[in-house]
Amino acid sequence: MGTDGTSRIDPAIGRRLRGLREARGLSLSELARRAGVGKATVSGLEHGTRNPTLETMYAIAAALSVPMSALTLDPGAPAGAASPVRGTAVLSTLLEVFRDPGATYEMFRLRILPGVEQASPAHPPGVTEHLSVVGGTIRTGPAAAPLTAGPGEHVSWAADVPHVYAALGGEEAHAILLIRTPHDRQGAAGAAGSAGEQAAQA
Amino acid sequence: MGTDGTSRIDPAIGRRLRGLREARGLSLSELARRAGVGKATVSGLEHGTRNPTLETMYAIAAALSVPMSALTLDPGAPAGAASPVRGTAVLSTLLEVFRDPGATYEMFRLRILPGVEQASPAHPPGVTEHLSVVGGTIRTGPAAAPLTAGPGEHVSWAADVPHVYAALGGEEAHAILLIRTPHDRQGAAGAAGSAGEQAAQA
DNA sequence: TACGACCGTTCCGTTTACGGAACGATTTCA
DNA sequence: TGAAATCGTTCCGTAAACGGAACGGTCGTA
Repeated sequence: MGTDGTSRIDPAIGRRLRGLREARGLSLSELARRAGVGKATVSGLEHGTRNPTLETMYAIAAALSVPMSALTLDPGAPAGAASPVRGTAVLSTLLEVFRDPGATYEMFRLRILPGVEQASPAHPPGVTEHLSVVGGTIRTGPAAAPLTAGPGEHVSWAADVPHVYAALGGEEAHAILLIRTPHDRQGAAGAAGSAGEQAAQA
Repeated sequence: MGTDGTSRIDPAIGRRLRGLREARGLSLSELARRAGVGKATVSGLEHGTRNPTLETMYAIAAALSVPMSALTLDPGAPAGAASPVRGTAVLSTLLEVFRDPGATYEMFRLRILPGVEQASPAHPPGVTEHLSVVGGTIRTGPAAAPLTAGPGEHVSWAADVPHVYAALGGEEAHAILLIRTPHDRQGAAGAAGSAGEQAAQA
């Protein structure tokens, strides 16, 4: 964008928009009218030749009665397509980071794919993990002594040893994970998963 | 801003962005640097005086390691349930309590029964709630301006005003709720962080 | 075959989001 | 105590997203 001059927005957004529009039997003109935006805007967007503002996206998403994330293709929407198997068993999304004088908390949403065991190396001493199962069955905890938990159950452990995550029963499992990192040392800030979404750490 | 000259982007986006940035201990300059955008852009965005492009939003969300929906927080869809009924709609289970020099964290599992609206009074200033939906559809947040979120979505708000929880769509909903109560370091209000007990009923 | 209604695309002037630079205010350190 | 670094805000020229208008193409209908 800034320097290269060849910025082009993800063409998948345009394809998805066109799909949603046609699924509703709307013409481009009609969608533009309902959304209160110009036809040129919708056309350019569907062709991926525009970099829309948030306001434009809101207007169009509202006219289509979909959440904006249906257009932006955030992670999270299975929506078929795209092979879900990516070589890592745990797809995590960072929800929040809380930084306090005493500790940093990171709150993740985990999607654990079945049939694979995801190992995680030891964190620094003092780090604890707190996992609450919300769907499926998860075997997790220290690699030496993992525990099995089902929906509604909660597992905590000291994460200064290698630990594992695995979904049992052939089903994908879901969980909320809270990682607490005390600040007794010079804390590395939110260095976790700087690559963006769907980092497979934890 | 098509016809009316008074379009202004939702200021909640700016507040949320600032919150996420500060939670990571990042300066505005540092975030701008990491995201590859101008400081003026981040500043204007946090103040709600700009209508960012999708590209800008992607860059900033990536720099914060959050999905874009963590910043955009779709304004909710129409309410599903008819007229809500009051009652003890929320069954909460306390999973963990973390006490730190800076704040106390309480992690709950919520089961929200359908068709009723559970109101919660204001917590002391500084308390924030962070709710991650794991099943069903939940309408929650400040009573004055609640949001609707579905599975995988995440909502945060300042809990120093009355707030509500309701399950939409006639289904029971599930969520993980994290309540953060900062410890009073200024001594302004004498009641140092002992808000734990009343928070226990969300 | 002419005609009006609508389609999606392209052109164009206006508006505005963009990054860089300059600014004053703090903080850090010699 | 001054110089340097960094903070967040503001100013400004440029690039581009915007809506409206004009365009050619396609479809019913007279």
